[in-house]
Amino acid sequence: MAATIRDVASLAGVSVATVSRLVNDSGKVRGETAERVRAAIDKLGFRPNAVGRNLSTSHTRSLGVVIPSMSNPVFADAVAGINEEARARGYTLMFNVTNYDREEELTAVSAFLEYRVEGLILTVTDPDDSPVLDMLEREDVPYVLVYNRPSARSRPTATVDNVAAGREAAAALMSLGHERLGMVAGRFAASDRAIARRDGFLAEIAAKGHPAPLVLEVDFVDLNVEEVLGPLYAGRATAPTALFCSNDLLAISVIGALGRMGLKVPDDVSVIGFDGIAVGTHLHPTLATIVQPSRDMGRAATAQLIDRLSGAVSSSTLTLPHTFRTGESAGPVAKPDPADLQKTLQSAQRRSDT
Amino acid sequence: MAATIRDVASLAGVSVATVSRLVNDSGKVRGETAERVRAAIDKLGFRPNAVGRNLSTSHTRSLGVVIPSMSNPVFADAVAGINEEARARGYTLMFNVTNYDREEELTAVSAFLEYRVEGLILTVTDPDDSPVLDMLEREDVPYVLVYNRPSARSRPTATVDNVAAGREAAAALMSLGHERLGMVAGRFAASDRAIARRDGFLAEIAAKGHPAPLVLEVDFVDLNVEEVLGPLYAGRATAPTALFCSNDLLAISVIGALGRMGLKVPDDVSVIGFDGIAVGTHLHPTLATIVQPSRDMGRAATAQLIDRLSGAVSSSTLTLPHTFRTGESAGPVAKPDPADLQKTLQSAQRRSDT
DNA sequence: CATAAAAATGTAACCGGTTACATTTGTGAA
DNA sequence: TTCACAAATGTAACCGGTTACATTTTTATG
Repeated sequence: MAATIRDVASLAGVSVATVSRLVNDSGKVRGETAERVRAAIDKLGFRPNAVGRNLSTSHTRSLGVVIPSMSNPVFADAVAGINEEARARGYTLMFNVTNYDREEELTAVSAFLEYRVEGLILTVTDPDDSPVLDMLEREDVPYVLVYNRPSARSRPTATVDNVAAGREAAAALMSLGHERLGMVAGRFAASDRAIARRDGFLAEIAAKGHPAPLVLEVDFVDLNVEEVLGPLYAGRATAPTALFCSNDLLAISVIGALGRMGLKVPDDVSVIGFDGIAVGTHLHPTLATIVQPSRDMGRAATAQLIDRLSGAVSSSTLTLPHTFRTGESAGPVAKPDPADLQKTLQSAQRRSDT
Repeated sequence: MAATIRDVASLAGVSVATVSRLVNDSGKVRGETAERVRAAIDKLGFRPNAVGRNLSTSHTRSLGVVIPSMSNPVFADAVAGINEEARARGYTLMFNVTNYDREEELTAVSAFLEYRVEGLILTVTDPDDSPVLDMLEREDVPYVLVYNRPSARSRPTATVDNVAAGREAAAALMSLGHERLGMVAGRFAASDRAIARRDGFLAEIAAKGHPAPLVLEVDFVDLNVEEVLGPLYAGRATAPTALFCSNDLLAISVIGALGRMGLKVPDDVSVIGFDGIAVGTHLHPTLATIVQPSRDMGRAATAQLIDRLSGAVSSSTLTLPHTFRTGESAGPVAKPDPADLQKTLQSAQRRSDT
């Protein structure tokens, strides 16, 4: 069907070796010959078959990318970075999203290994107990994690320091005068990040001697934020004046839910998120958040992986810098007139009755 | 290095053909022999090399996915759908994002063709004038577009009817009593979708005999929404009471910008978006929008492509149903007291001076 | 001009599977 | 037991490149 290197060779009246040398411009082809070969290539529309090449050279210049979800923009951003770096280095990406399902992780990676990807970039469900990572280590396939940071053993990864970032979130809120804090997180079981962020958040609050915050877990799929927040803010003057959310998407939902409950952000409650997704800066109020450099994390992970493939021994744990981005959603604490708050809530109550 | 089929064969004391037959369970292996071979496979950790298989069978069971951006969740959603369908059918995906750059489209697709993907799923910059699609047709490589719908020639695609959807957006706003409408779009040059939506929007308004709406183009990268909207709403009582945005991300920015200008959505201005991205339902106000079934579009495109690969002749243009999702961002028009509006704006003005 | 060295080119094996066809083994009937 | 036929298994060519090594051509030098 498609022209092969042998077709080109015979049309140009040269050997396959010559064609191959020209195509891979490993020099060593005389100008006149090169011309003839190029003409043949054009005429036949020859496109070298990477499958043949890969088999012959036993390397594929391809990487596997495995991420748990596409619905959170952080993963999309990381993939954008991975894509950039891979393109710049001449690597092609194979891709799979696993829906936080270990079984899917396993089948996806198995398929990639059959295709002989040279390495993998992945975010897994639980990096401390991951069949798929065990498999990669057993078979000695290079990989780099993104977002994950195993707490037990050391595994190559590009992340931010989630614990420190959690502390900063707490510090930022406390420096605005908040003392009754809360944290809203997705299911901890699904996210080592959320756990680390919580740990930092709690540690910083404890260090300042403030009361331990409420930690709420919400179901990320159903996103039942109002159900969880409703009871909490129903008339209780002891409810948190500031909430730290384990990611931006959740923070956005929380702000929305608070608004629908008749509470104003940041006047009644301050909210800060985590991730730094782009949409946060366009909202009203703009979202205060801990920004992690997702794109750079993708790039860095990919760069590290490719370096390792070419024999470099790079330090395996990259910690990229996070930053705190101020936003309108986090403001100074107001000593609220309790009656006032009560009133707001009642009117909100009425509204939701209809 | 890694065990090959010949290693397995010699360890099990059989021929490579037998191993191959077992691995591809094409029957015809006696129970006892099968046992021996399986033992050898386990012992050696044999993982069949897809590169060898692909070369031999000259098909790869892989598809290429090419999308312009990862920053818009619609593409992420479509990719999720593509991923699901491909996985279900046993296909592996190669992946590239092109940043709306034709050059990158071309290099990405060329690479995929060298890897001998069996077909491609793509969203291109301009489907009516696309070197990359021309190339695919010239080389007779099956593909399906997502989101794009060429207006000139017919090309296989899975989309919604953007013109009809644009009409519906106009109808929805007019049925709320709005007469002075506006549209905010990204650069039309980069999006055949935006053009179609605008055309429908204008057509419906003209049909109702209302004045032609203002159409504003904003730069999607810089997202200079406030610069564009500021002058428009600066004291002019003739400014639109309702805005249709060519996509949800833009609508969110517009709502944010209006809020920062001191205008209330939907009390002062109604806003409706396009896409139906998930975050829209969590905002406050929730985003009214035309929902397109992105995930299903991805699935449908992939299903169609794979069907075509196995010889089916499916109709090439799929139009999936869109729906209008009501939201708090679009409300009935208020006959505003002009003085009142004026006042709001002045205070907003003051605020932005500081 | 002869010749050695360098440069260009060609030959053929190899990468790891699949599979048509050939051969061996197993089964059942006479 | 023997034979015909079916089932299982083996042999080897092939897919499309790359590349070590062999051979031929060109270039430089005395």
